[in-house]
Amino acid sequence: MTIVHTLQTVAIESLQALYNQSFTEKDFQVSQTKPEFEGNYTVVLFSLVKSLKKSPEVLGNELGEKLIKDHPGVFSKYNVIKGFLNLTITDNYLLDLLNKNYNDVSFGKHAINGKRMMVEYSSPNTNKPLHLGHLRNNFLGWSVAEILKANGYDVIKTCIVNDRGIHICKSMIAWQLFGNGETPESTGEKGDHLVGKYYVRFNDEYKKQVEELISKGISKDEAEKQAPLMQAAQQMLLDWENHKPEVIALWNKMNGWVYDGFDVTYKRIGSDFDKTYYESKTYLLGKDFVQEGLQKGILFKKEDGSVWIDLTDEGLDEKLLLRSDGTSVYMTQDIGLAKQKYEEYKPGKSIYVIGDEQNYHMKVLKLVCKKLGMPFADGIYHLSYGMVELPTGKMKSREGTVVDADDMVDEMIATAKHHTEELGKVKDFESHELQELYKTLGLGAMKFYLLRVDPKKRMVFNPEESIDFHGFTGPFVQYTYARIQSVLRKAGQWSKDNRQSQTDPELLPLEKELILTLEQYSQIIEQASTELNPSVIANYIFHLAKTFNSFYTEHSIANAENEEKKQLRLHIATMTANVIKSSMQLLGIKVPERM
RNA sequence: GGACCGGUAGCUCAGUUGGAUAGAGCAUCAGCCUUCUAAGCUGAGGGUCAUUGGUUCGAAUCCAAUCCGGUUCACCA
Repeated sequence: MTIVHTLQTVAIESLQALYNQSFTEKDFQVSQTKPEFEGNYTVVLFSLVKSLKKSPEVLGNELGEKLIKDHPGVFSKYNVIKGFLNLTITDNYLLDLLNKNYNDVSFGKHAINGKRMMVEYSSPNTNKPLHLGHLRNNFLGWSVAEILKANGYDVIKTCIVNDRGIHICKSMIAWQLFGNGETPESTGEKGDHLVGKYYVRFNDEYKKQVEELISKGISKDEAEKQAPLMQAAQQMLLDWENHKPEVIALWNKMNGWVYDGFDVTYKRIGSDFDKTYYESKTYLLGKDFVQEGLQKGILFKKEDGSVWIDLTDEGLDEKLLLRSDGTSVYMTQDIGLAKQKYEEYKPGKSIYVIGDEQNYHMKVLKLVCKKLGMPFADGIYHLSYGMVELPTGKMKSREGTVVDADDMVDEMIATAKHHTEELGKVKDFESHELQELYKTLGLGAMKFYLLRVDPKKRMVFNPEESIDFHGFTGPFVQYTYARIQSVLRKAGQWSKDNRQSQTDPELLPLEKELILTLEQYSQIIEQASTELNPSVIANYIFHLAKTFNSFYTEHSIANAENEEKKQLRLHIATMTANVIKSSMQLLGIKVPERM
C-alpha cells in the first residue's frame, strides 16, 4: 500500500475513533507538503471542519496526536498550520521500503486484473509515407498500451490500415501515367516514399488541369469534377470494387511497396501490433445491422433510398449510414469494424487513438452504437490528440509540405551522433555499440518530446528546438541512468564489504526526498492509466532524475561518510536506476548503460 | 451560426481534480570540474493565470458572459 493510501485509511480510522463519524477518502485531501513547511504529507482539514464543528487547530492537533500514537512506525512528527496538518514520515518506514524494493525491477507495477483492453492506433493510409503526426499517434498508442499492461490489463494492440479508396487510386493513376515503370528496386527509394511521390504528383497535375478548364470558362466546381485525372481515379475505384484483375494487380503491387516501407519505419521506431485489420476486408461490414436497425425503427429511410439515424434529441444532426445507391459510408464501416473487434476479443474497453479532428465523428459513432443497442458501445473511448503543427503552419500531405517520419528519425539520430562526438566521451566504444547508442538517444529524444505534452493539446513542433538535449528531455533522463550505472559498476569493483549495519543511519533531506519520490511510482502508473496520459509518466521521470542529480552532486556514494551510508546510497541509486528504466519503458524509450 | 477543445513567464509546457507565497525546461545573467560521467549542479531576474462578474473560509482550477485561436458540422475517408 502506498503512503498516501495508508494515510487516508489511517486517518479515516482515527476520525471514526475520535469523533464517531465515518468519512471516505473523498471527504478530505491528502497532498505532498510544500517545501517551505516541515513535513512530507499534508491532510487538508477545511472540509472536515464543518461536519465536526471543531476549529482546524483543535482538529489538527487531535488527529495528529492520534496518528503518531497509533502508528509510530509510519509518522514521527506533525505540525498544524492554519487548516493543514503536516506529517513527517519516519526514516525507518522509508528504509524498510528501500530494503524491500530496491532490486525489484517490477516495483510499482500492478497485479494482473483479468480485464482486457484494446488499443487501436497508427491507422495509416497506404497512399503516402508516415509523417510527424503519425509519430505522435504511434508513440501515444504504444505508450498507453504499455501503461495499461503495467496496471494489470491484458492489452491487444490493433491497427486498421486504410488500404482502399479514392486516395489510393490517385497514387495509382499518377504512377501509371508518369511513373515509367519505376519501382523501389529500380530507384532505391523506400516503397512508401515512392508511392507518396506519385500522390503529390497527382495533385500537382490535377491542379493544372483544373486551372486550364477554368481558364476555358468552366466553373470551379465543374472543373474539379471534369478534370480527366479525377475521372480516371474515380473509374479506377469502380474497377477496383468490381475486382478488375489489372487494377487489383496494380493495387496489390503498390500496396506491397508501401507495406515494405512501413515495416522498416515501424521496426525502427519500435511500433508493433497484435492484430492488423485491412479496410479492404472490413469495409463491407456493418450493412447487416442497418437492416436490423430499420426493422426496429431506430433508423429510417428517405425517399431516395438512403438510410439515416436521427440524433437531434442529443443535440446533434441526422447522420447518413447508407447512400441511396446502397453503399456504406465511413461511419457504417466503423460500426461494423467495432462489432467485429468486440466479437473477436471481447474487450472491456476499446481505445481509439485518433486525432481531435475526428472528435465529432467518434462521438457520433459511440452514440449510434448505443442507440443500436450494441453491447460494446459504452466501452468505446476516443483518445483524442491535438495536431502537430510546424512553426510555418499546418502540414499538408497533398502538397508535400510535411515533416516525413523517416527524415525526422534520421535527423534526430544524426543530432545524437553530433552531440556525442562533440562531448568526446565514447572513444572506447565499438562501432556497432555507437550506432545503437545514437539510435537510443535520437529516438529517445523524439519520443520524450512528443509524449511529455498532454495528448489533447495541439503542439508546435520546432525542428531546431526539439533536438535540444538539455533540460526536460529524454537524453537528460538517459544520462542520469548511465551515470548511475557507471557508479554502480565502479562501486562493485571497489568493495565487496557488505556487512550489515547495526543501527540504521539517519536520512539526510535529499536521501529522504529521493526515497519518497521513488515510493510514488506506483501511484503515478495508476494515474497515467486512469487518465490515459503518458505525459504523467514523463513529468514524473524528469522530476525523479532531477532529484537524483541534486543528490548526486551533494553526496558522494562511493566515498560516503561511512559504510552504512555507502550501502544506503548504493541502494537508493540502484532503485532510482530501476525505476527510471521501468518508467522509460512505459514510454517506449530505451536507456543506455553508458553514454 | 451550432457543437467541442484550448488561452498560465520572452518561447515550450506542468499545476495532484477547490488549498499554503502559481512551478519546470529553454533563452538571459552570475557561480561550480586534481575526488563516483559537467548531456550535470547551485543561484538571480522574469506573472494582471485572456477579460469581467459570480459561488465561499479559500479560485489558475467551479459557474455565467465576453474576447482571441483551433477543430468540426458532406451521399469524402
